Amino acid sequence: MAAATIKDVAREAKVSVASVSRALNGGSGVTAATSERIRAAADRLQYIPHAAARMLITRRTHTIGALLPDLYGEFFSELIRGIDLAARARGLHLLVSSSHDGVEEAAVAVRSMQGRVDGLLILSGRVDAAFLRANLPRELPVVLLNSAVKNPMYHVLNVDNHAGAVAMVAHLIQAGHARVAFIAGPEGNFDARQREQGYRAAMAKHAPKAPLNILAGDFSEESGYRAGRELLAQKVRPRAVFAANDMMAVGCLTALKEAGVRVPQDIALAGFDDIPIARYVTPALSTVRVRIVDLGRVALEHLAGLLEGPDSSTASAQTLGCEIVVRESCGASVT
Amino acid sequence: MAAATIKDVAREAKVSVASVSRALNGGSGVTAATSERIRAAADRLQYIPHAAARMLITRRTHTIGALLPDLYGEFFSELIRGIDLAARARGLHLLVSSSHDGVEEAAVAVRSMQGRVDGLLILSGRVDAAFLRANLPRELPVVLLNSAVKNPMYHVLNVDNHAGAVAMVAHLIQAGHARVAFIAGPEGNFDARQREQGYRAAMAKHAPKAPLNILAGDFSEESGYRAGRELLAQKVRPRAVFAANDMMAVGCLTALKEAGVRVPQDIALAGFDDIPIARYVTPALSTVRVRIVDLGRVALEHLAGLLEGPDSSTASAQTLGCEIVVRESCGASVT
DNA sequence: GGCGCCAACGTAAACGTTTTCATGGGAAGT
DNA sequence: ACTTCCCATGAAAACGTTTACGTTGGCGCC
Repeated sequence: MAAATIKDVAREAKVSVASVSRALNGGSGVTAATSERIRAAADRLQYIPHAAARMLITRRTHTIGALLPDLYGEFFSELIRGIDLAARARGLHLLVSSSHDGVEEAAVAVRSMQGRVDGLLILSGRVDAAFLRANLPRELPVVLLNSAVKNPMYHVLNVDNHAGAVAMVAHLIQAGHARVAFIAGPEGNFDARQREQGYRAAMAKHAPKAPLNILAGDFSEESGYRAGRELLAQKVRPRAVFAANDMMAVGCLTALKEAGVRVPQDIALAGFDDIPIARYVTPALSTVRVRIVDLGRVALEHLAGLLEGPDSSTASAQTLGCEIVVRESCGASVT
Repeated sequence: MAAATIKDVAREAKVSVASVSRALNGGSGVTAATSERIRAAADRLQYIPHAAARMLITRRTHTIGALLPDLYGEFFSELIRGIDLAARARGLHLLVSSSHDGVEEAAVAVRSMQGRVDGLLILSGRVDAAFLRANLPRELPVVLLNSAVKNPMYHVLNVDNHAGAVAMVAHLIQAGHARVAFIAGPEGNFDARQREQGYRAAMAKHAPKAPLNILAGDFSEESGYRAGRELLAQKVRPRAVFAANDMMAVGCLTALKEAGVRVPQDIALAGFDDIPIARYVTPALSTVRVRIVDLGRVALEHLAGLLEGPDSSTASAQTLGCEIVVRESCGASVT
């Protein structure tokens, strides 16, 4: 016994298939009485409309695709959680394609999603306007996350890295550590660049006389460790270190500890991201938190808005705030 | 200019739609020359077959669904990564529905996936055979992960919690700590129960004279802390503690440290899962690692096997090994 | 009472594929 | 040279919906 089709329901309820469709979808154009009869019949047969048939005629899949790079634990799961919850609330399905690092990989992924999704959520450092033009039909709604794309044709949702970095650096300075050093992220990375600019801006504003002190890093723990060693070798050591992400802060912390430098008494330390580990290192790491669940949720809601009325007036760029979380490593909380 | 259809390609290549279909799919039943001409035409028009139309006639979606509970960071991302990579390797898409905790929620999720997927991957403590019978068509291939379902009708893939626990307890005992205590997981949890049984088995085998010492816990850090305090209050303290997961081990570690008990010199400690934090606490936590990426990969491959030949002889139950990773907290490695 | 209108309902086309079946033509076998 | 067979190809049905359009009947209005 194969799955029941709309014809079976029609026969069972003694109406035409058109009426069944109307009763189950719009509800208009059909008497309350017959509608009830149809519903009953559908229940009895455990009728579930064939998704593909509906997609074919409707040209709506009720599915959105998420294209994600190779992401680390917490961030990935929180992001998906946010997207998924918001999608479910809207009756949308979620087609995931993760762990893309190469551009070419991403290209085949989006192409293979063609026709299976109504819209796309893309988080990827490598994707730019040219890529989108080349690989996507112009009419497919897309929302870019954490993207450097400036073109107002494309909708982007960014974390306010700049403001977060400014807030943290300002906090460090106000805690009395004017000489703040910065451990930068990887060259091409958009987040990393914004955080660095935030550092520069905050220094210029709150400690204009203090020297800028920027060390190279690539977001890895090891690069943080190296930066820590470098920094210890400097003639005049900084009073505080702000790392562009938590992993580097952890690496740097290791270097400082090894050298017998006390954190935060000798050098204060702060990171960015608030990964779970931040809470567990000693001393607990001060950092900047971005509510990743919200990032996913807002992104999906933005996209859903585009689906309903592409011509609508939804702003093409949006920014998501972040908050600094003060723990022990920055030497401000008196515990 | 709407997307090109198979008819457009047919016209462009001056053949019938049937030939286009044959050339692009099987390749058989069509001359190499015409096939080439068709391919060229398809390329020129940037033809991408309409997925829904194909699903409708083929009754294959080339998509598998993943139903997941509210999972914590690392585990979730690794699992998805494994599933996703294996799926992509097979040309399958991945429809994700996560963060389900209630049974009812899960039920509507699987129902809404009806017809959109060729098979289902389910990880959930709450799902049992009755649920599956009630909510899924009998012919839909399903693979259960970490499930207590024993019914050979359903395919399940479990982590070998038992063996992992046995190995770790044996290791602790052989390191000279015969009196090993165990912090248990939540009551109904399948993994937790298996780990406890592993503890019991290993104790019975390697330290039959030592007393069993089992403390309550619920996988949370706080419950680990409470268990640690409890354990310190015991008249004769254990020489080692094996927690059913890492979070509890971390909580317990905090309790021990607070009491001035040295780890591992006074009491050795071990956990289960190898979450990232395990590496970063002091002393670094010995634990049992399960290769979660493999879990996802193997599960998907199993499911893919079912799709190809449901009648095939693939075993209905499978088990994935795990390995103990020795760090400082168990006092065995001489660093 | 006839006329027109509207609501409820049915009929059939359309969506874009795959696949079965029919048809043709050319090569091979006698 | 005629038959036989096979292989490439085309025509058309089928998949399960939605929806534009037609048809019916009842009701109000003149």
